[in-house]
Amino acid sequence: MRELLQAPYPSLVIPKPYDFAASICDHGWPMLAPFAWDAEHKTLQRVELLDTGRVVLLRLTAQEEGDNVQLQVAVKADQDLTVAEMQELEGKLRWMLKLNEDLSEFYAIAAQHNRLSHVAASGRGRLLRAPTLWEDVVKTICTTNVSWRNTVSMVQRLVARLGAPLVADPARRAFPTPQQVAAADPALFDKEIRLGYRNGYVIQLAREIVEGRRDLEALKQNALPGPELRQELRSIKGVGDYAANTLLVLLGHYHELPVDSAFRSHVKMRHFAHIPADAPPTDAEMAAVYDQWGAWKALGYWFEAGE
DNA sequence: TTCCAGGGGTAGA
DNA sequence: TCTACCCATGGA
Repeated sequence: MRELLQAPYPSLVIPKPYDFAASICDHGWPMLAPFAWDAEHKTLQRVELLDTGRVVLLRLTAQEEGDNVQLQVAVKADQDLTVAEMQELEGKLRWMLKLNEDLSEFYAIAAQHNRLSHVAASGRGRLLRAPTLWEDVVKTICTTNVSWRNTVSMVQRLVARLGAPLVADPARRAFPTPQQVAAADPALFDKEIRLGYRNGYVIQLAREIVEGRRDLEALKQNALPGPELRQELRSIKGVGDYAANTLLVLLGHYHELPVDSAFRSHVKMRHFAHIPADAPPTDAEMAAVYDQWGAWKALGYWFEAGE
C-alpha cells in the first residue's frame, strides 16, 4: 500500500473565502461511513471505490495562508493511480465539497443578518455530500424517524456488510453500490444490517437503478428545475417531504425547508416562544419565518439553528 | 412499558 | 389535500 501525496490538485479551484473544517462539520455527514472526521488534525477521511474497481483511502486537509486555501489530498492506494483515476477523484472531490457552487447571493443576505454575517465572512455553506446521489439518498432515508445515533449505526452496518474493502485494511470499506445492495440476500438486511422498515426502501431503490428503471446520477446534472427535481426525488419510496427537501439542499437547491422534529423544535423556541403550548404554530407558519431568505431558506435556517 | 428520534406509505374521506 | 393508522429500530 503506497501513500501518494497529490498536493494539491492544480485544477481544483478553491473558492474564496473558504473554511474547510467548518464546511465539512456544518452538518452530520462526516460522521457517516465511509466518511470519518479527525477533529484533532482537521482531516476528512473516506474510503472510495473507483470506476476501475480499485478501492482507495482519501485523506483531505486544508493548508491556509491568509484567505488563500489549498486542499491537500493524500491518496492511499496499492499502486500509482492512472490519469483517468486521478480525473475521477478530482471530479468527485469537487462535487463532495460543492466547490463549484456560487453562494454569493446567500452571502449577500447573510451579511445583512448581524448574527449570521460570520457565515458569509468565513465562506461557509458548502455542506458535505457523497460522490453519488445514490449514497446521499440511502443515508437520508436512514435519517428518517430515528435518532441520529441510530442513523450512524445503520449506515455503519450497511457499509461494513456490503461495501468493497480496502486491500491494506479490509475492515475499512467503501459505500456499497446499488449493484452490491441489489445482489445481497434480503435476509442479511433483516438479520444484520437492520435498517428496520427502511430495508425495503433501500433494496427497492437499488433494484430500480440496477435494472435501469431509475437514473439517480442524471439528477446531478442540474437539468431539471427545482419543482420537477423535487417531484422526481419524492417518487422514490421512502423519500417524503423532509427527505426530498434535504436532498434538494445537498443538490444545491435551498428554496425548500427540510421540516423535521429538529426544525420544529428550533423554530418554536426561537420564533414562537410566546405562543401557548396548546396552540402550536403550523408548519406553514414556521416556514414563513424564512421567507426573507428567498431561494436560500434552507441555508438561512440551517445556520440560524447552528449558532 | 412507553415514548420518541433529523418521517413516510397507505387507505379513506 | 387532510387525517388516522401502521411501520422496525434502539435509547431514554
